[in-house]
Amino acid sequence: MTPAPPDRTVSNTQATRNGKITRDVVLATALELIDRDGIDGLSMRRLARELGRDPMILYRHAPNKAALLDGVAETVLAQLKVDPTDSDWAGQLRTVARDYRRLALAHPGVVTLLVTRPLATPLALRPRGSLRPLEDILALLTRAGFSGADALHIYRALFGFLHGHVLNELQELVENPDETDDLLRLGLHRLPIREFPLLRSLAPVLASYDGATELERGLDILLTGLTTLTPSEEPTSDRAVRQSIE
Amino acid sequence: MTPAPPDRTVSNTQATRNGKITRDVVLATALELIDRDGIDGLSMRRLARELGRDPMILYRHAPNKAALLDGVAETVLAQLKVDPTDSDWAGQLRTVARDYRRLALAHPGVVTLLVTRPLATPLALRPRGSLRPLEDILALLTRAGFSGADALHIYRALFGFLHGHVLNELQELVENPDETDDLLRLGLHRLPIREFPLLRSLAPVLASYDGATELERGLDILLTGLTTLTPSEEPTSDRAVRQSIE
DNA sequence: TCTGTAGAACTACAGTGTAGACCTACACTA
DNA sequence: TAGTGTAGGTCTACACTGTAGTTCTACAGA
Repeated sequence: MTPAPPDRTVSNTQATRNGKITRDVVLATALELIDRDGIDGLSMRRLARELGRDPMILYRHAPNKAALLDGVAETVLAQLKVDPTDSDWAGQLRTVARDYRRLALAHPGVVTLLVTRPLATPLALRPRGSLRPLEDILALLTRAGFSGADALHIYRALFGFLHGHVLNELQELVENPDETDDLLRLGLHRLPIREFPLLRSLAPVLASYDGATELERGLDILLTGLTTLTPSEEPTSDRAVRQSIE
Repeated sequence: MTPAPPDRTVSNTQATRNGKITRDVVLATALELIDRDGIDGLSMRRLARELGRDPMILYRHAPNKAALLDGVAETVLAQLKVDPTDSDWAGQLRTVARDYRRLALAHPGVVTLLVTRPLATPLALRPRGSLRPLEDILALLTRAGFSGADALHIYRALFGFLHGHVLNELQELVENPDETDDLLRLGLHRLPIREFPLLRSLAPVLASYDGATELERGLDILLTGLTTLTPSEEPTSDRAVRQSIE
């Protein structure tokens, strides 16, 4: 917006970055931009303007825009730390889930990327940082005594659930926060009563959505379900497995 | 591609539509285009070319491109029929889930829209057809004896799971189907062994992914979890639950 | 001094969504 | 019968997009 000052000294304004433009800087700035204006707010030209550089430098750090978006998703997902040595695998999965939710809420604009980009990229071609959590969770579950197949299955179940959950939670946006009446606040009064009686009647329930406990309830179902329906867990070999790997 | 023949008689070629351009025709053609070329293959100009008309007619049936995409998502989602009178609520949810999966696989390009568009549109402003399944499922569960809050909770859990599942399943694309070796076929050999030993070792498991049974297993977990953790269910419908889970 | 190279910038092109004016044919009213 | 509104369709134009191709610049090593 503001024209870049023709100052040759070091300045830390956003418009004019002084140092070299590295891949990390590009991705971090892209993330900032997405957080501020949403994914549609990110164009190569806008990102370049934010960096105070010509748009074409970006192609020195990513072959195209899609790859750049993958990079952004990767930097976010790479913040998801998994401890494969945790002996309480279910507890560890819980913390991972909470972390994932936290990340999603911190970067709502990136969630679209997180759930969408993998559809366009086969697993093996995905950025390494995006595969790290997968490998680590496999390690965690293998040490806990699960077979590889079961570990993979649990991973899929967990992240399927997580994707579903954050998508659910992020669409619980209140349209008109000032209004006191739940029906009006959610704009549900626009729906014809005869066609949507139940939905309209649930205005107060919709208004009191609580993502955190919703997540926990879902995890309760998932984890108990997994332990009862996945028989191959061997509690006794827990220690032996850990020793043999370490 | 082929120039439109200056024929004034009725012709049913795709390039030159004869009749009036209705909203339904627009959305149906958009869906065809997405199915053929993916979402990125759909632009207002391409869609108009497909219809043999000027791009600007489209704005007579949708205020902008986003609304048009919402319309496409709506036409797909509206195919999801729910029978609220079914006394076996869990069984009905199962069929809905299977139908949803079938739709997603039939229109993979639309899945992005299905999971993504709601993030940009508050519930009350969504196209009516998209809200129909929600209302009907609420009706189904209310008749089964659930409170409104629990019904909503179950709906959320189900569709959260479904979104997660189809996203999972659609990314299980085989990169190089000709190759006989699973490792090569999935391209996993590109991953460094030291960093991703477990993931690489799971090539055969990854290759034998079966979405249908994965869905059923997930539904097993979800439905049993819901019935045991949601206390307000009436004991009479207990039998139905047990049956549907078998 | 010459040359190679890495970083950055400029130009250009085909394509995008869409505002605004216009044109045409028909329905209906005066 | 003339007049008017209106729905369907078109044309032009604008600001913007991603990116291929080329060129400029500064510095490292020979």
